[in-house]
Amino acid sequence: MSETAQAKPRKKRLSSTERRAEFITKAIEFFAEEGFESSTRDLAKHLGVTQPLLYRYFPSKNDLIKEVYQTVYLNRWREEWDILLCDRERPLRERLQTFYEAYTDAIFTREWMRIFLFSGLKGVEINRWYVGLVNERILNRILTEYRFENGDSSDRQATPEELELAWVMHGGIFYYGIRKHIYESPVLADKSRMISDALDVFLMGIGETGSAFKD
Amino acid sequence: MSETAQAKPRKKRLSSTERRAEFITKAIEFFAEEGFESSTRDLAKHLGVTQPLLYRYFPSKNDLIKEVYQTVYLNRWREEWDILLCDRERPLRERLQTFYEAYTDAIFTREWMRIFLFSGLKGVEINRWYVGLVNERILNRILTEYRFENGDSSDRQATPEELELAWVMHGGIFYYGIRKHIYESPVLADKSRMISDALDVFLMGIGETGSAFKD
DNA sequence: TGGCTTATTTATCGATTGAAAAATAACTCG
DNA sequence: CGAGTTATTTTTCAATCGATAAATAAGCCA
Repeated sequence: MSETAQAKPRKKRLSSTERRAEFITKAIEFFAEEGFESSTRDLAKHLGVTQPLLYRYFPSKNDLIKEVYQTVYLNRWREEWDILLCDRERPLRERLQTFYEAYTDAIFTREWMRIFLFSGLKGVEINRWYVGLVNERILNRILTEYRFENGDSSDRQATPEELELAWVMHGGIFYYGIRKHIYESPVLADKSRMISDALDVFLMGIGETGSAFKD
Repeated sequence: MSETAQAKPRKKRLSSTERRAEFITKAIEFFAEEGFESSTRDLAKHLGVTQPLLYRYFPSKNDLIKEVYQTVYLNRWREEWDILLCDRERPLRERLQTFYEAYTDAIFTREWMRIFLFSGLKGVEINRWYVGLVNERILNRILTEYRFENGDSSDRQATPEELELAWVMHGGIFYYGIRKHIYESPVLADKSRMISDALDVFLMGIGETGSAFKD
């Protein structure tokens, strides 16, 4: 107080590439919390720089948002999962457990969940891209593998009813992430246990009831 | 074109109460599409009136939004559902089918779904209110009724694991609404069939596997 | 050290925001 | 018809928005 305190914090100059990367990383945090409609000034405050500096690195707010999307969504999918899900050396039940634990580790983060729903409500094409990914790379594979493991060697496509039922299982697991990161509601701490029970019920359920596959 | 067309549309004067009700109804449509960050001018345009007129009926934009919340969320829950779920004259499976068809009829609308997620992301208290409602009035009841119907007459509470499994079932059904109205992705047209299969799998699954209730 | 580059800030613009005040016009009732 | 009430519009304001231009200062290399 009595000292002539230098109020101004020292200004570090970062290299162009460092700064850019830092902006995107922190913009993800910021937009995940405040939504994409928040101002570039508040974003700059969160970054500890002035607002016009953003425009040295991104031509417009929308371009920055696009980079945020890309960084958040890109490369979340591990190519090993493609192999894992189709690896008939291992029992399907075990494959699914391993997959869903890894998959939910990847997407059950506050940033991913919130940005996914923010962008979904804004009508970005991410909706259909995600649905397509889940359909092709997860659910249809699960149904194919299930038929194979249970002796149905026909190459038939999954029926819409079967696919829907797989969606209910997948959605139930996904909804755990929504409850935790969007609703911020307490959930069962043991995520692996939740997945295990969900898979048990799904596999037992479609095995024991004819309903799911009736006409 | 050649006629001296009266560009100005006639201005009807509505009574105070009529106008207010109309504003809220159309504000629900508008905010459900555009989000709550959209301007009051655009809202007024959608209403066919001038922007300052809004401020005769609502002291601020936030007050209007609150009324939108109330109108959308209030009285969606039918008291008859409380009775239905606990009606031990009917088999549980049948009760659940009837309930979920009616419940999803009530909330699987574009307005409800989108406003629910918009407000949820904004950190309104609706999150916890909804989770509490589902916990108390739906899931815990289902688990109690299930135990009763299967001869477990103890008055014990549901374990966290059991509750979580019920959440997965409920979330799976709820996710159908998200896919349809948020992702705008094609879903199985037969909603009753989706519910039926989801319930079959859930009830068969927890009946046939010990996993859900192990430990 | 001195000159050059460039990251960063200061200052500012026009458009849009929520909101208030004043002016107008439609309706009611005598 | 005519005065009073009130729903609605016109006008306007201060704050904030995304974005640009000019000024400044930190770092680099001779």
